[in-house]
Amino acid sequence: MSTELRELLGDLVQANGRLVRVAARHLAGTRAAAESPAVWRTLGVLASRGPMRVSELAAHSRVAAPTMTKLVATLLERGHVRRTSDPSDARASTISITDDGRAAYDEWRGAVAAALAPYFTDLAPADLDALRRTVRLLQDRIELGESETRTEHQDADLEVSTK
Amino acid sequence: MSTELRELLGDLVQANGRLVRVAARHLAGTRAAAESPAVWRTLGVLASRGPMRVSELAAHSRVAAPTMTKLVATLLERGHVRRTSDPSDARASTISITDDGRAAYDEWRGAVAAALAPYFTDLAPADLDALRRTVRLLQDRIELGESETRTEHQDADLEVSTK
DNA sequence: CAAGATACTTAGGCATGCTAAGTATGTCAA
DNA sequence: TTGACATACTTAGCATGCCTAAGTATCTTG
Repeated sequence: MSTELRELLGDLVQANGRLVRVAARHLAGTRAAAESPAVWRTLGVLASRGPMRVSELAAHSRVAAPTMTKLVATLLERGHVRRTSDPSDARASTISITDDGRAAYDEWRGAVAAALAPYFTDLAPADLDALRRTVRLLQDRIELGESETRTEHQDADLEVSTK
Repeated sequence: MSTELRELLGDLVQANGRLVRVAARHLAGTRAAAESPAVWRTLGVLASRGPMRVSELAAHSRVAAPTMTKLVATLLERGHVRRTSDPSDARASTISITDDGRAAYDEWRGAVAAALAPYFTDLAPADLDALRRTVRLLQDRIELGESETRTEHQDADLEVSTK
């Protein structure tokens, strides 16, 4: 493991922290700020990976299960997600994003982009390339693999048409 | 403003959120987790920019002044920073990082790097380049300029379609 | 020297996260 | 069949992190 990579990762996390704070402060007062980061992270998972159970959602979103329970409750209140009981397991339920949730998520992304864009004007093509490549890299590496969703013993989760 | 840049910024913030969560969960239980992100962000500012007042620290760290007051109180308790009264202004005081604080900060960075490193093995040289370039880019763009310690930033047009 | 500006702190409130400890429900083996 | 254990999720309770509003000192100035 190169020393440089370690340095970079430390710097990356530090820079990320600031970036998030910058966005948060710019968003203050806008509708996008009404909900909070955890909410958007959760909606993002649902938007990109489709409906899933609370436990899976927690794993993908990298929070503890009880935390996700609360987030889901909030999202339900706002009408951003829908909960469907699972016919095959009365303990569980499937959470899916609603059109409203998707719209709110898109709006948030737009607001964040608008807030940060002024800081990234005049990007050299090479910088833009690097940014693009890094974003994809992060997405690839941090994404939760299919196998590690949980104790994976779900037999072929074939589209049960719950929606 | 290219549409692609906006997309990228949205994705970047989203990816960052997950990255931070991944690191947080890996760090759970370690000494590095004893303190929290805001604390490290603050120490990072002090480590890289030197001693400064509470208000400047708040501006650099992108939080409201009262928030920084609390953070400083925490850091003082832990012995990570030192507070010196300003002879020229009895209202203000200067905060500086202690050796202890610097050591703790370095340790945290090491812990974060160690936690995330496994996700970034086998990086293609081009990916490493992109990562390096992006980290520097973020640092440059988000860094608070000497002039703008105070709150005055171009608010751009925004227009977030808040309807 | 009184009025207003500043630097910071105190108060109060909400959101995120966690662990521990439930409550149902499901599974399996005797 | 049934009792023990595993699971899926929820409830409770606690510790930050952050914010706005409202102080409290302490400058600065007309």
